[in-house]
Amino acid sequence: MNQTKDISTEQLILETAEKLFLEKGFAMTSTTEIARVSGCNQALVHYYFRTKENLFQSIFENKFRMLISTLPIDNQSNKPFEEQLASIVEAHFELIRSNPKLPFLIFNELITNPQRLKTLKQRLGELPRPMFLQLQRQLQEEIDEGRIRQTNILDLLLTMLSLNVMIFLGTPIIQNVMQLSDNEINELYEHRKKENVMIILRSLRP
Amino acid sequence: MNQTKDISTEQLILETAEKLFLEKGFAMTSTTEIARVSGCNQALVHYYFRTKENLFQSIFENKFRMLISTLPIDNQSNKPFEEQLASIVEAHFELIRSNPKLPFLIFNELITNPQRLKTLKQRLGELPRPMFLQLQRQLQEEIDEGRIRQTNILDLLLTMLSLNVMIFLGTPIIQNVMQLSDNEINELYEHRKKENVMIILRSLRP
DNA sequence: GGGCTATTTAATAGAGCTATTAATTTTCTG
DNA sequence: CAGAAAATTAATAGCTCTATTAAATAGCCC
Repeated sequence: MNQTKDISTEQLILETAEKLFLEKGFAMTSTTEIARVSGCNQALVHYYFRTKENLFQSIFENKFRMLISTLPIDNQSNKPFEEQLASIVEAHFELIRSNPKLPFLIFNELITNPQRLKTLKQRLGELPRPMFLQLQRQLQEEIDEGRIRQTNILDLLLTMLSLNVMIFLGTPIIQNVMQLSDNEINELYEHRKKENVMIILRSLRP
Repeated sequence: MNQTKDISTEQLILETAEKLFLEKGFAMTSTTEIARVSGCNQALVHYYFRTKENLFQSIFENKFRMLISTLPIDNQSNKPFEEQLASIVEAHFELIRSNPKLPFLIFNELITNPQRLKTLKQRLGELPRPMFLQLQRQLQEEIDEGRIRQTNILDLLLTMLSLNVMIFLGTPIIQNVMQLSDNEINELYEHRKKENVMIILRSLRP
């Protein structure tokens, strides 16, 4: 058994599939195409993953775990809450920036194939709860001391997700309609990152 | 020629297709299924629209025109800018609320099938430019008089879109994960509508 | 090398899909 | 009512897709 080659073929299929799924979604990507782009026989895709659904799940879980493991957790510092929150928002922005097509895939597959919500729920259970709870605790502390307005963490997270995700969801459209170069898109990203932090901080003021 | 029945069959196919496309996307919906759900012969779908792509385009254009025609244009009043803006944001929120799955379809099909961007660009050209320009003019006026901070209309629209769209994109996930009843979801919508208005108004303060 | 396992391939079953065609039924019109 | 036009249907061609199977090949250990 050639360990090197084993891993590389399976990995190659995995990476090719990920790329194609992200580009065109689950339904529009065939195992035939995955094999063609990988440069391997079509039966190999099924040899390693048995079904297309399995292959997708593997990638989905992988990406989700990756997302979770890269979440910002360095909020044990004693910086003021505003600064910590700004760091979190920026880290979240960069996280999505490094996987700009992932939100699309997640929405696409969760909406079109609701049974995948079950898988998602399990994954969400793996979220680093301590970090979440600490953020919630800090938020309450700030509220109690009157430094921010009465609010709750779900609104805060929803606002952050909205602002940080939409710019990447909309990039294909924005770039095409406004004829922006990659450089200009990156400038737009930097601008929106600051903007999003500002919007969120302002939204919390008493 | 039975005018009534003509229209009703074609219309029936159109409506069924719209429902299915919105639910499951373009690729996951077959003309066979559209016919089955419509209760008509599969060849009829092609008789009226020749190709599945044509059918999709018809629906897409239809929806887009509908969206545009329902855009809030009543900004000739002399209410203060903040109130007018609040009305616009709320109207936009309600517009998406009445077509909650449309943003998903738009993103889905524009991202997976980039050639549709061309169609979109044409449709965007049909946007009521006067309304857009007036908003821009008013914004500049407010900036000049120091009532809001230096900003631009694209940021404003992007923020509004982000906040107003994401809650509906995320609804299937939120509802499932948090086990919310339809009533609770509606309460969440009302809450977020106010929240979004507030966030946007605060983001503009000097 | 021989046997063993893992990998890869070609071939194909079986299903579903889009689109077309030709025939049939329905509807309209003079 | 007769004939034309429109709507509807059944049948099917021609693809492509997923998944399986059986055979071929490669790598490894004794």
